[in-house]
Amino acid sequence: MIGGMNCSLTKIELLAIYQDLLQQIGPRHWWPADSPFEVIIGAILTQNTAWQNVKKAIANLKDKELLNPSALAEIPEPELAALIRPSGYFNQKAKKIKIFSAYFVNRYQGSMAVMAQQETAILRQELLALFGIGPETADSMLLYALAKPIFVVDAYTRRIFSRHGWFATDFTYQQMQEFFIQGLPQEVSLLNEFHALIDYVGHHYCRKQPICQSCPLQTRLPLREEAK
DNA sequence: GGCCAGGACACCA
DNA sequence: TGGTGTCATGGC
Repeated sequence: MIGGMNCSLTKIELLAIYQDLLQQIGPRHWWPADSPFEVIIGAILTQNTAWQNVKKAIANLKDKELLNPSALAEIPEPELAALIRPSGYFNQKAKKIKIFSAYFVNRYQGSMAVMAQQETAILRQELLALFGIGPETADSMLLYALAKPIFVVDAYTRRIFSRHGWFATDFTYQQMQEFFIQGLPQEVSLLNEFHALIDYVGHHYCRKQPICQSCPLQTRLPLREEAK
C-alpha cells in the first residue's frame, strides 16, 4: 500500500516496475524538443493528438520563426490557427497558445529561467487557471519544460495501472498523481523517465486489447481481471 | 470508412 | 461532481 491508498502496490514494487521498464525498453529521452519553450507549445499541441501531427505543426512554426513567446503573443489568431492546422483542434489550440504566450511574457518576461524560480505549487495553480491548460498539460510543462519534480498522469497511466489491478479504475487525476508522488523518490530524471516509459508501453502494448498479451509488465506481477 | 491519438472545456442535471 | 457533446487533422 502506498500512502494508505486503496491500491495493491508497495513502494518497492512500484520502483521495481520502473526499473524493469527502464531495463527492458531503455531511456526514452523525453521531451523531444530543442528548447523548453518548444516543450510548452508541444504540450498544448499534443492534447488528444498523435505526436506525428504535432511535429508538422511545430515545423510550420519553426519555418516562420514564430516559435518564441513574443511572436506567438502577437500573431493574429487565425494566422496561427492556419499554421498549426495539422495538429487538429487548431482554432482551440491557437487560442490556448496565444493565452499562454501572453501570460508567459507578462508574468515571467518570456524567460523559462525566471519562471523556473517560482514555486511549483504556485506555478501549477497559475497554469491551471489559464484557458486550455488542464492537469496533464500543466504537469507536463512543470516536469519537462521547468524540471520540477512532479508526476504526469495520462490516459495510458490510468489504463495500464488499473488493468493490472494496481489501483481502482475510478481514481481521479489527483489520486493517481498522489499514488506516484508518494510512492517514488522525488527525482526529476526518474519522474521524467517513468512517465515516458509508461507512454511507450501504452503505445506499443496497451491499445486495442483489453489485457495486453505481451506487455513488459506481465513478467513482473500477475495480471488481474480489469475492474468493471 | 471507422477508429483513435501524449485533453480540456461547456453545458446540463 | 459526474456524464455527455464538441473541438478536427492525419495515419492506419
